[in-house]
Amino acid sequence: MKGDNRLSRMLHVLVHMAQREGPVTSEEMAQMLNTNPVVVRRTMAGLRESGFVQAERGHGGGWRLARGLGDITLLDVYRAIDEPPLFSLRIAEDTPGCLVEQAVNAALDSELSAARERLLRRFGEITLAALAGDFERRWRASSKRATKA
Amino acid sequence: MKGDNRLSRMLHVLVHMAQREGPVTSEEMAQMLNTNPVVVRRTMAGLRESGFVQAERGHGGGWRLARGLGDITLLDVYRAIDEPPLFSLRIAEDTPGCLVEQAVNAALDSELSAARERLLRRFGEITLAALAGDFERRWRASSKRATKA
DNA sequence: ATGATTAGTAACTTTCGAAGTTGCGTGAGA
DNA sequence: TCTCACGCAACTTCGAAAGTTACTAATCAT
Repeated sequence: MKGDNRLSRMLHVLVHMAQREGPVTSEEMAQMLNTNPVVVRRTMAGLRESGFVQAERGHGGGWRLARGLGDITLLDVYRAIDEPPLFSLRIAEDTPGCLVEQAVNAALDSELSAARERLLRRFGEITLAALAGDFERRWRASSKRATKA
Repeated sequence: MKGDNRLSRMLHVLVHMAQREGPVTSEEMAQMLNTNPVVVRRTMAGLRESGFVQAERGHGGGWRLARGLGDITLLDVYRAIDEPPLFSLRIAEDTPGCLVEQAVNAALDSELSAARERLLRRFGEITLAALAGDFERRWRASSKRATKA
């Protein structure tokens, strides 16, 4: 499976938005994500509809956070981008009447559902403020190294 | 992401194999999985190389279990099919030098790794015998209904 | 032997969703 | 009114699993 970058990318730009004074344009975000502004707007649309960011058009426009980083969790972002599938593993329904298949699928479904639930609970406990805090630790560490040299 | 049926399908055919006397051909498995014998052989190849099944060619040939269902766990099967990615979520590496990206990715990676570890540990605790047991419960339940009627 | 059967495998096509791209419309400020 | 920036539809590209075709290599029945 090829994978889905959207959650990772949205978290990235949201933390960047908090580091800046004014609004951030899709063009700037596209550079951060090494992609195209349309891709950014498409994915950000969900965050806008969920009220985590606001967009303004025209001169001086762009995107702003509508809530503090401490008020947004990874779970919020995951939901805002429409809860894409978490797992690559898919449960086959090749022979729906087969009781063996049903038994196998029940077991897999039970484990995957439990794993999903645990993971999303953790996502709900992690705010973007925590990510920003980690970023600042990394930043201080790297500027210390730079100052020494 | 489109998903990956291989684990689910392999579990399905392995439990079927234990329900039968002689070997099972790829053609028969393909019918169980509603697919093509080549797809079956391709995926079963990993199980053969890992020693969970044996294949014989020619008349009366086909596939046999090389170990009891109680000796094979979901984790064994997952490993035998080459440990495909568990998650659809991918961690973006769009701007490798960016400390914000690094902080986001570290958090995601940590959660996904923990979730993977927990899930695989559970897989290691579930034998195919347990799946077969559940199948038999379902079978008895359905034949009881059939007898009543 | 020889013919039928079944696995092994390479090479190619199909499928499906995320990502990327193009083009045009809309609103807002200089 | 010109430019900037988002909104959005429609199309193309990309990647991996699944599916298909075609052939080879064993093995057994006759």
